[in-house]
Amino acid sequence: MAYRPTERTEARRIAARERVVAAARELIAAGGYRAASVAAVARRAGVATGSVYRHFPSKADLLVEVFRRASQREVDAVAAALAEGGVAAGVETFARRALRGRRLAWALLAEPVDPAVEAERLAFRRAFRDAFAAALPAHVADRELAAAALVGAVGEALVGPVSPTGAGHDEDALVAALVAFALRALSQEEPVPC
Amino acid sequence: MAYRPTERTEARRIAARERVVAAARELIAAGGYRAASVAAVARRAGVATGSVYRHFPSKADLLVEVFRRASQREVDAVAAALAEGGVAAGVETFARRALRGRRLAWALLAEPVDPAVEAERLAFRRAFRDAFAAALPAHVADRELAAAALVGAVGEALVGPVSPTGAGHDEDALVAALVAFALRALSQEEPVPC
DNA sequence: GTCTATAGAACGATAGAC
DNA sequence: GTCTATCGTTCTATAGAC
Repeated sequence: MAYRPTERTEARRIAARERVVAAARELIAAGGYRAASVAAVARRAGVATGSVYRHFPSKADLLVEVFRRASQREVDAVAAALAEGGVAAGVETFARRALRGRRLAWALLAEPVDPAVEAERLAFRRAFRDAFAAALPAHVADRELAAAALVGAVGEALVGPVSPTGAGHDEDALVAALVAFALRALSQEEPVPC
Repeated sequence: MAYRPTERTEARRIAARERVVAAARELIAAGGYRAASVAAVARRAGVATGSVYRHFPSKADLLVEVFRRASQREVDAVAAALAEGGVAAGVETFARRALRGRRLAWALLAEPVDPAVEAERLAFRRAFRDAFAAALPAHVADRELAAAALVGAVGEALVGPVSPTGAGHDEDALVAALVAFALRALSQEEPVPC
């Protein structure tokens, strides 16, 4: 009789795959992409090195999946904050989550990585932009542009503080400055030349 | 007697190297990193494919040099505009140069590329940040943070318009919106919640 | 009995230590 | 510059599910 996967073996396969993804996420959150070698991921997941390739065609594919899931978590959290408390809450949530998990934030925002993952990073920023665009005050004219500028501003301002070489920052002061920057940028005031 | 390079051969070597760099820049400016295969670069530079590796240890090293030079040009132009006309002029120069050379701007700002070049992109953004920080109005408190936010805002807002899949935009309207965004963000107004 | 999934060593390439 | 360690990936034998 030919071999056919059953519910039981399928569940095992999925569980092993999940362990691999979780192990990679944890390693990246602790030490960035450098720490997530295939051997290290396999060891932490409790599978053999070669077995990683039964679940993912390449390491890049694994990283893409890990990146996609982690970034989706961030987008969801920010979108929820935006719906609850508007732009200020969205910016604050974005920044506080990044500062609380600096190493992961660095991996998501700026750490150099395989181009396949970089492409995912573009999608990640687009998702943030769309979330902010939906929450902008009504008077804003080009909402997509303003939302992109906002995401770029917050993201880039955080790159320094979350970078491994970055000095320690006062979290509250940083968040306050970022929120103020965003609210001023979105205000209806006539801009004054400087 | 052992071979020793003369002035003449050294000049030839440098000239050939420059042609390779120029060819790579032109190909990237026309079709992004995809268009800059080593074979295509060599053909355009008028050298043999293998000769590229006489000047650069790897393709990544060549790309890093091209990226560094191209990004330095942009930083210099923006820094000059900042010194001449302040933040508004700096933002306008940044945006207009990007929109005039969209494909190159895309390559510099966002196109997924080898991690070695990504590292250069981080330096590129830091250089922009420092240039803006030096030109901020005196009342701005955390100048480094504000400058980073500004660079992120302008850069990210341009990613859509300069992307190969991006629709056509009204350049003047885009520039005006970006300058206004920046000036409001840097104003002394008390931010109003939204 | 037939076939898959897994483990773990082996391989060529490369990056970092010295 | 040389060398070693480690990387991503592939291969082969085996255990186990059907």
